[in-house]
Amino acid sequence: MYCDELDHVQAHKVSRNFKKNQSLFLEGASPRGVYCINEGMVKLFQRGDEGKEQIIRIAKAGEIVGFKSLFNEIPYQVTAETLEESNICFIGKEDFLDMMDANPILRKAVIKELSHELSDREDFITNMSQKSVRERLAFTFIILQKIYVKEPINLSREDLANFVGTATETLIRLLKDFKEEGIIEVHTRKISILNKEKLLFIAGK
Amino acid sequence: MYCDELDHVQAHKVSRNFKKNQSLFLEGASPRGVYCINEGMVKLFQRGDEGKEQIIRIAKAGEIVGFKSLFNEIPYQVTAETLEESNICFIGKEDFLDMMDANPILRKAVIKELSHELSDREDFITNMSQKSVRERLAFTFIILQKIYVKEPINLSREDLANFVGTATETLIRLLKDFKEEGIIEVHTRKISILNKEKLLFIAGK
DNA sequence: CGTGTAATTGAATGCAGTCAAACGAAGTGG
DNA sequence: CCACTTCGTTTGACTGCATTCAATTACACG
Repeated sequence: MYCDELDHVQAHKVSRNFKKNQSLFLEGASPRGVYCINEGMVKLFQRGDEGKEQIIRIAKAGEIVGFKSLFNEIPYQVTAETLEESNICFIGKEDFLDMMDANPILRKAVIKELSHELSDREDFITNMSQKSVRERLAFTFIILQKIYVKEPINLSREDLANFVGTATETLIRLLKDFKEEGIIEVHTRKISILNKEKLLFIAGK
Repeated sequence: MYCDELDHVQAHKVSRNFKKNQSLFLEGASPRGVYCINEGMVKLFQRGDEGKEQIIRIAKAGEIVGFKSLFNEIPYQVTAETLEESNICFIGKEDFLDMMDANPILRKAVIKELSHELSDREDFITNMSQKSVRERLAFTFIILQKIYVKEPINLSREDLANFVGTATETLIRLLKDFKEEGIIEVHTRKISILNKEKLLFIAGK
């Protein structure tokens, strides 16, 4: 689902600039509305028992964040935090729900989005439980390429590790392997994918 | 979401008996409708690369299965299979979608259910990536107790392992530990929980 | 230019997976 | 009714992947 499906409700929008590493909402807080990313990138993550982040999703410009919790009456289970400077607009809960009631197109988009995300998560679970870190990293690069499209992936080693679901040290060792195998190219934080086919092969299925 | 929210559409229902280990639908097939469990229990799982099952959810009497895929235009990504003799009714895709258009209550129930499942999956992911098998088994028992309520859990060792996301042998070793610690009681396939507090403690968070 | 944070490398440990074999239960057919 | 088969369960031994801890190096930012 994309922001532009909400374009006809400009009136309700409140746009705001966020610095890097600022949070939109915190795990445990009560949902007040949805966030639409005009510019920038946002990571959504959960914290495990010892505080380690598990990144669930990375949302980019055009995407909407935080609407799942509108339909639960429960607090956010994830934290949303910008990965870079961003411009994000906010739509209040009541406004959004009213819009959904009035607008069948939006409604269908929401349902479809929820379904897609649900499928993504289920794949994620199976990957997590059955694949090696190496395989998961390959899979993660495939996902990240869809997000970063043509520009190089730009994440800290820690964020990358927290997306793959591994330790930072393990991730770094694997980056080296991939680099030596000619699959990726690394310039400090920026990672470019050189051989997508090989990644798909490693990721399996 | 529960079947009885669909009770007013008895006309559309087609009820049918299923034997144990029969499938309602297969991964890769095209969704034709939703399944409402009157009696019995159903496991939903995905197969990994080497064919190993990852159980995503276990649905019991009263619950609805298979509606997520109605809103994707993509094939099922999971297989649904009965865990015991079951009576299940089927509601065709068109009927169900029409009902949703006409009935705001049903619509809200669907959205809420999707949201809840999404939250469940996200917790699942974080558990998978950050917890030990022992912790996950404890967590799995908490979930299973909510499904089996007062009767003992009744699953094959393999299904249990595939729900926890581990090897059957590892699961068996942990069952022995839990038994020796007085947390559970085991009679062949039937497992009863003796100490829920301890399970919660082990599961963490 | 110094200081803190991120990234990297090394070494050691251990959790959990795999393989192999033995055992048990449930059913099948002679 | 018993031998036989089959499948699920259990136990043992081994291996290795990945984590953790510790130490060092690189880098970004004030």
